[in-house]
Amino acid sequence: MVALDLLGRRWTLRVLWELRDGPLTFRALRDAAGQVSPTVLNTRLRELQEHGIVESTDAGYALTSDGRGLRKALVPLWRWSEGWKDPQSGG
Amino acid sequence: MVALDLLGRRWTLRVLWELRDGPLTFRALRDAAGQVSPTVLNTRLRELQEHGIVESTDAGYALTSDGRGLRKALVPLWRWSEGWKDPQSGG
DNA sequence: CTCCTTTGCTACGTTTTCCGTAGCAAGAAG
DNA sequence: CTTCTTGCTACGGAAAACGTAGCAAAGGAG
Repeated sequence: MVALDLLGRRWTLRVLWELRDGPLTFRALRDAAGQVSPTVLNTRLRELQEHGIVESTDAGYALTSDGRGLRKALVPLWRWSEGWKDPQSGG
Repeated sequence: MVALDLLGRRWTLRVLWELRDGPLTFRALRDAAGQVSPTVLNTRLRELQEHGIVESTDAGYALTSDGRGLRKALVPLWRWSEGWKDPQSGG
């Protein structure tokens, strides 16, 4: 379950989420994620690159083919997240 | 994406993974996850309970019906993890 | 009752990770 | 040269996680 360890780091899931529709630049990614510091974003991006999930392209950071496989595996999770009613969110 | 924030905490994904086949006691969960300290495990378990994803039963900690929905959404991710060849794992 | 074992959970001090702001190098436009 | 954007790193403080030790409760044996 090494992948779980990798994905279970702050912002990793979020970065993948932001990259779901196509490449984003470092700055755009930071802006999209909202709260992440450049230090951590850079660390995550490096990890994800080392693990062959994202790559740096001309258009910014993008998912590799492995990354797109992961993306596909994450779609149900994202759908669940969107439809999920968090009992803690004041509802 | 509050769910992503919740799941993007150390050991959360792993705990869910260990609970996939049925309830586990605190001790069993700790043993299954391997490296998690009781402090963190307890914190995660509390968070997960507050968010209605796991519950404490007679047989130990178990997924709620919401939790089982999440479990279903995580299956593709777990399948991906198992089939994934990590370029960093010395291959 | 005591002794032994398992279980659930908390305390506390040490490391890791994360955050927030500031800063630098490089490229484009004028 | 200046101004603007982009990619990334540095550093100090805060939060999270770790590792080990410890305590209360429950069950079995005598």
